[in-house]
Amino acid sequence: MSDNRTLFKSLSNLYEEPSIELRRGPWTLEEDNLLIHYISCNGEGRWNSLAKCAGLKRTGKSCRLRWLNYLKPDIKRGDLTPQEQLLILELHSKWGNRWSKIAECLPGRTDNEIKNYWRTRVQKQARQLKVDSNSYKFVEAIRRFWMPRLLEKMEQNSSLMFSPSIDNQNSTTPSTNRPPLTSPCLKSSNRVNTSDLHREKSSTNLNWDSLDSVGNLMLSENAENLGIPEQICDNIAYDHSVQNDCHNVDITSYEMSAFGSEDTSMSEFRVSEFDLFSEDLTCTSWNTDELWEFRKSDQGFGV
DNA sequence: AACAGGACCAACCGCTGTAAT
DNA sequence: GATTACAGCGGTTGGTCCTGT
Repeated sequence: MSDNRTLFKSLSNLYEEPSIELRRGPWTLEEDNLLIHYISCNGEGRWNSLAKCAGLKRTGKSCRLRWLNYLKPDIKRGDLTPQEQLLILELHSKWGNRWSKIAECLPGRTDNEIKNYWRTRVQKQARQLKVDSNSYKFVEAIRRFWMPRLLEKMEQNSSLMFSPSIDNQNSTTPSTNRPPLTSPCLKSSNRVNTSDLHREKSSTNLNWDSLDSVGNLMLSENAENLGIPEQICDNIAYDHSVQNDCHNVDITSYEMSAFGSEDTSMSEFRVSEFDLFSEDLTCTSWNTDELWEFRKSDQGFGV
């Protein structure tokens, strides 16, 4: 039925009179400006008519994608933080390729970005391990090796959070080949120490569930709808610092207990015995030889 | 310096769900 | 209820950059 519908659409497209030539491919600065200006004046939505009214020779679909994935002001740029990577790994193990749903839990990140991350980084690891990225073995490998290392990285980061020199350098690294960004929200996030967050939370009586007055995700509030395990939310704190009109959300605490793993001895797998990763965890890479040894022994996967 | 292969990521495509008519 | 238009999702592609030889 749907095939027929698609076929009909395709056929009818053949007989459409050639109206304006629609542009495809990379967006120009001029097009971006047109789109930004139009949306700032008229709001988003009704993408097909928006494209026409804005004077863009693009499909509505293309405009929507450009806006949502690139131009929208609250989009967060730069490398995914270890916290975000951890969240992606966990949520993917829970929801699979529900990219938009996963993206809802990562404020400022787009489904496209998360999908790209998964395909380029995570699936690469699966390929190196010669396992299916959806297999139980791979999920276990992630839980036992990748996640603990990300947690370590996060701990390291949190100990450096109040070091101004590092904070300025370390936060979201500008991605290559991106044009200069104009949004105030694209500045690097300002991280704070978890314990300070909790201290502030208790001392200020802040309702953390309603911190979204600036339009950022309220994870704990949405948790039920999203199906996020409660304990995950309990272990995630946000930095809602406001600086120079820039509202940041930063997950600053994410404890392993939140993963619902019955694994009581995660620490056993921490680094020293099976140091399977390169130093730089933002571009994590398995030491395949070692992992192969481990894989052959089959101990680590509990299979 | 030149080239090849890989990695990254923006953009496109096909499909489905849904609201409007 | 049928049809149409649109929004949104996930998969895929292709151009550009990076890295190793």
